[in-house]
Amino acid sequence: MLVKTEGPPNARIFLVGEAPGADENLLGRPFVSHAGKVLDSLLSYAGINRLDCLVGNVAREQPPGNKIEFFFEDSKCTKPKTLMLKYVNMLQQEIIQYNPNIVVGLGATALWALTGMRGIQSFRGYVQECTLVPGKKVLCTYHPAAVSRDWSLQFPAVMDLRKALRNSDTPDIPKDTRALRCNPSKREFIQYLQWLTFDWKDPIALDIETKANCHIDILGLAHSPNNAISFEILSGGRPKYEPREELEIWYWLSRALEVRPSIMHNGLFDACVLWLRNRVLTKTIFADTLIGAHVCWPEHPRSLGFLSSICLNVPAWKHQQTLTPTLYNAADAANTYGVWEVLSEELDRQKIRHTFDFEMSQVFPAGMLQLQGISVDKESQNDLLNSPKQDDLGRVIGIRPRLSLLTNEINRILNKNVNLNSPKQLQQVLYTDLGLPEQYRRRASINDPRKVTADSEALQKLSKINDNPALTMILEWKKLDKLQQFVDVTTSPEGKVHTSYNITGATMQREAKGLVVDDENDYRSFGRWSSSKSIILPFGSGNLQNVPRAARKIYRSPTGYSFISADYIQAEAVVVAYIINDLQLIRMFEDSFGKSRQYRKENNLDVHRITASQLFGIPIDKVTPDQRQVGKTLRHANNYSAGPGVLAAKLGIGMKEAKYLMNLYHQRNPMLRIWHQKVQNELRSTKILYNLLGRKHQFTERWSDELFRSAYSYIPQSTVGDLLNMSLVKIYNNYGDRIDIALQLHDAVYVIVPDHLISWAMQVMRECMLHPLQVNGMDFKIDIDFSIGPSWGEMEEVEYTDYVKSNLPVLPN
DNA sequence: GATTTTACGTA
DNA sequence: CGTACGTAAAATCT
Repeated sequence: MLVKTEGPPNARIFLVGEAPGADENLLGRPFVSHAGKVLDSLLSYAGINRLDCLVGNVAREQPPGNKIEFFFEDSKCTKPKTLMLKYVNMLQQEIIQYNPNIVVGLGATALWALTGMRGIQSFRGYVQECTLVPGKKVLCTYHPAAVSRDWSLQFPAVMDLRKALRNSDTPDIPKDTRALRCNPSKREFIQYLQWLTFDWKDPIALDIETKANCHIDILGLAHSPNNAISFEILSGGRPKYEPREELEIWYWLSRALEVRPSIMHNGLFDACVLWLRNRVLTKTIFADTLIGAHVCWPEHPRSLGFLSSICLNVPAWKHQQTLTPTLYNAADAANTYGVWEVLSEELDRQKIRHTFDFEMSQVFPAGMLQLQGISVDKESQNDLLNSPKQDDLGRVIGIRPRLSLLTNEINRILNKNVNLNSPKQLQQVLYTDLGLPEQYRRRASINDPRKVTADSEALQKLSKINDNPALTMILEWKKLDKLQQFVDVTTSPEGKVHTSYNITGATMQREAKGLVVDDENDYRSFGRWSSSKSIILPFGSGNLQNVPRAARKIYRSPTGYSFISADYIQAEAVVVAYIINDLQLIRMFEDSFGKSRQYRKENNLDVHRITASQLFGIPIDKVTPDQRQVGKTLRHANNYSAGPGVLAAKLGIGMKEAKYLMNLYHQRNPMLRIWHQKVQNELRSTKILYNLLGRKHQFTERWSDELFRSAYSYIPQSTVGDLLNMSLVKIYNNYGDRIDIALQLHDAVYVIVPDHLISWAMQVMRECMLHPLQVNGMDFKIDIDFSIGPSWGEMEEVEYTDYVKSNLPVLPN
């Protein structure tokens, strides 16, 4: 059945979808199916009444199998068939006839029909001119069916519709009033920098483009959202100016950045490059739009293109990058300025500027950590990799010789050469050649399909039911092969490795086609830093927060210096105890605060022993090590609402026993379930939670157990993350000249200090780290433990009180 | 050649 | 039915 456009003929907004589905076909009306319901909900969030709009589709009848490709010659939908051309023509006539103020295209097909463009992700959210009916205003966004499939698209779709509503008052296409000046002469550019330095009083936006090895290619500056200038430093990868001339540019840029606060998008990168390559110090990063977006909308994409599409009324420009790089760069700078103005208001509206200021304070320490790097000891590295020495059991120690020995042995037993890194080949060996029972991966949800796996958990299980020696050898090989990746790392000419600490969490940048692009996928980011490969100094294994213990020995402090680590003790457990008001645990944490490990042990001040004693109803000093282990695993599993299957696997017991233990645990600790219920209630209205330091997170997942589990972990995890970062900033700001911060590991900070400063450093670090937290009307602090060692891998626990005798920090000469 | 899947390291 | 993160290699898609 042909589906006609419907709605008031004098409507200001014309909503255009793709093609009718089954329900539409049946009723002869557009958007009446599930996608129609989603559309209604998106419109209502945007403040639009569907009855005020014209609603229709590009294609007027349902394609077989709902496949839009039906209307095209090719699978990429670039060459329309005659039928499709007829429909596009009909749409054109309708737009002319009804003459709405704005046409809103829903989905890729509508975008193509209205503007001739491809790629809804790149061009959604921008007000542009319709090519189908020249002079007509168009804005495209995601199709409701796409939103329904991927809920994370809801936010941009609603923001786009709001923009469409704002633009529906008049048919005028907003004029782009920006003055984007490209390629000024060197003289003009320097005059501009001087003008910024002496005559301009407001912040300036800055953006750099870089070529190979992060050398600055183009420099963009803006002094308002409407005024930007872009200047080329390199041409075809070669300097355009004599060193003396270039120096003049850097000098005046430094002068400008010394007095003008700067606005940047991911300024940590720009500031690091400016300092490393050109010794230009960005003295005041006044505002960072990446950080602003992370604080305002942590769950959403935050590339500059996306933010501009949400916040501004400018045309899409990201596609200009290759052809007109300076224009692109100037637009980057101007739009950064514009986005910041919107974000700044949003920070106040949401009352979360304190979180923004806190994240901004982390920029310099994080940048310093990236540029400084950490030294690799070649001798330890070589030893670990190649040592021919043997251990007590006569096995070679070196990773490489051990690996090749194992490979030979495994191939001999299996009687074929197997690539053990290939899950496919390994499955073939295990389940076909050896005929072992298939093992399945644990599912995220009971509804997910079962999948065969050959991971280490599967191998472990198989090795218990089958005595083929190859199984344990494969396990050892896999472990060692992984370890090798962390030990066999390339270092910089200075013998260092570097990592990029990302304040805004989940990876923002990834290399593709030699360009740095923003990743528009998963955005969770609970406020903890992530660590990834530094694009500026790409040496080492990248992420330094997941280096295995066994590989840490290669990171050694210079002679006369030591590593000190300070880690929060049982940090998440402490937070949970106070939140759920577990009085017994709270008392235990208070009794053990500031006490030595020995004291804690002698007085049974141990979470897991307490759990076991509650569980088995026995006195705390009668708890056996096995019972303590049960207590530990159970607490862990329950804190994050794991299922009995996991517990059964971890403790090596049956499902029935596991269920019994879990029930018993909850009977003895009813507060946990009550708190979980409370979290669910808080989620119900807005899906917003706050951690103990006032960091806000709005969850986007649909109402499900997965959402709950994610939410239960949010408060303790992000509180501890923020706490550690707060401490790290304090250590950097107050003592950064003497204490070299080396690593950030979520709940621990590692520093390198001269040996004679060890006791002083421990004292001031402790002072920086014991920050009070509040919950349920209680004040509390999370205690810290220290370790010291000559390398990251050889740290020994030490007692604070053994090192620090006085109460006042005294700096030795 | 680009993208997705599988696996695995840390807190 | 722990969550959070990043990277490498294989498998798969186009």
